[in-house]
Amino acid sequence: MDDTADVKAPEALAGSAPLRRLSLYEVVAEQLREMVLEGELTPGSRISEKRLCESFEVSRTPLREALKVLANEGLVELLPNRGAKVTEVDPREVADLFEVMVELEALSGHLLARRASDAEIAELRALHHQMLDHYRRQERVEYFRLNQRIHRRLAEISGNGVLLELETTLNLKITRARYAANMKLGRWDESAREHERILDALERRDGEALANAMRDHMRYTGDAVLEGLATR
Amino acid sequence: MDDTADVKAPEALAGSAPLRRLSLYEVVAEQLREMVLEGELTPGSRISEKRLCESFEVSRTPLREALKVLANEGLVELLPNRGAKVTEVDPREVADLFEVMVELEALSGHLLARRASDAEIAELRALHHQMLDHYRRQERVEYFRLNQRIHRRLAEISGNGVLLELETTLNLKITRARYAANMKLGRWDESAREHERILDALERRDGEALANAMRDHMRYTGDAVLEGLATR
DNA sequence: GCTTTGAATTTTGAATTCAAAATACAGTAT
DNA sequence: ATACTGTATTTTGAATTCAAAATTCAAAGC
Repeated sequence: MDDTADVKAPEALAGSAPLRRLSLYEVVAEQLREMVLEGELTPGSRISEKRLCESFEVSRTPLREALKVLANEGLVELLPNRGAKVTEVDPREVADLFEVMVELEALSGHLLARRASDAEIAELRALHHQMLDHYRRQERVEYFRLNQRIHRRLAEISGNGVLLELETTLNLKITRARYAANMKLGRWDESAREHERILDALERRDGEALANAMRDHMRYTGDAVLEGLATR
Repeated sequence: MDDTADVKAPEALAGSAPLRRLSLYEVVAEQLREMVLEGELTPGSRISEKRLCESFEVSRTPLREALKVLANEGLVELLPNRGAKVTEVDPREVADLFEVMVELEALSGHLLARRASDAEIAELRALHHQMLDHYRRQERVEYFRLNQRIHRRLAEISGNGVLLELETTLNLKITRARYAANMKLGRWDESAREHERILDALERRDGEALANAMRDHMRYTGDAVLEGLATR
């Protein structure tokens, strides 16, 4: 038996992305991001570089680079000469976040109605049905994951790279706010109905209706999250 | 005479921001940003860490940290194991950029009509007049600077921090596109008229009209930039 | 008892060093 | 002449080291 641990299988040549080996700081950033999102690192808490280095088993250099990335995403704050701290979840900022996201979703809707191909619409419909299956079986985690995937596909199919990137970044903070509000899964039924409305409008290619459906969906989500944050 | 070079004067205590001494990487990032924006570092060109370190007279550590920041802003790309390169100005991406900015401006407009105080509106009107003075005197640089300042104030007064931050970041790329299109100053007269329309709507607190005015202004700017990029 | 002062310690900022990967290049074979 | 291979050089990635700043904490002064 071969003991060289991870020989990379030669990639399938198809449409696979560049697929570069990740730098250490990227791995660390990804882990950190998850820890912050899920509240494993408590909002407001100071981050000790030393402790984190030990737990990740890397030196301070890649950790500090990772922190810079997270800082740009707004998940941590860097205080000169006093290290980093996990950004607090500020309801006021979360409200601002949704105020913006609502409009980005509306833009997505307009673009989607114009640009989505029939095949893409069918794909979304399929994902939607899959999600409904999870809903019926009460499989929360899978439901949530598919939900996220659908939203990501919607943003992708909008065909605007800048929009996709913005929604991705802002969605990080929203996810964090959901965790903080303890409702990472909530609103099953309303959410499912809203998705139905979105799919319908998309299939009719009614830009205005689609924009409104997506706008409302984001608005309701925002209201729920803010409600959750208020009653903590 | 005292030869300790830069003794810091004790700050005015007033509303001055935290006012921390900048880390080296922040200084470097700021310089790099400017160099990229103004095209001093040619789009597409590889960045030699060594050369830049020498010209900035810093070690590689802060330079690499700065590059990570710029990468997150989309001004440079980091290719693992092969350094950084200045991001190309891709007309397609610039178009996407404006498509998003147009909607963000519209949102700003709606918020402004609701939230701007009378004093703030007066302040904007004053800035506008100042700008017109520069216009009449054909003082391009000052005109441009005030133009930027007005837009920033508009975003600030919108009262949505997320929106302000997004507009600031996206504006970096727009500025770069303008330079690339060789029109960092262009469109004096139309622009001045559009600003007039914006101020009018704001003073009437007509949210819809204001949103449209700002939307159109951004749209025209985008068209001009894209036109400039096309005919290079 | 409370605040202040000033070392000792810890933590961060930045330079340096070492290792690994990529690039450039010369020589060889076809 | 061109393509290939192996080696030298350069460049990047990450750890380590050194210096500067902040924090801790105990003792002194009020």
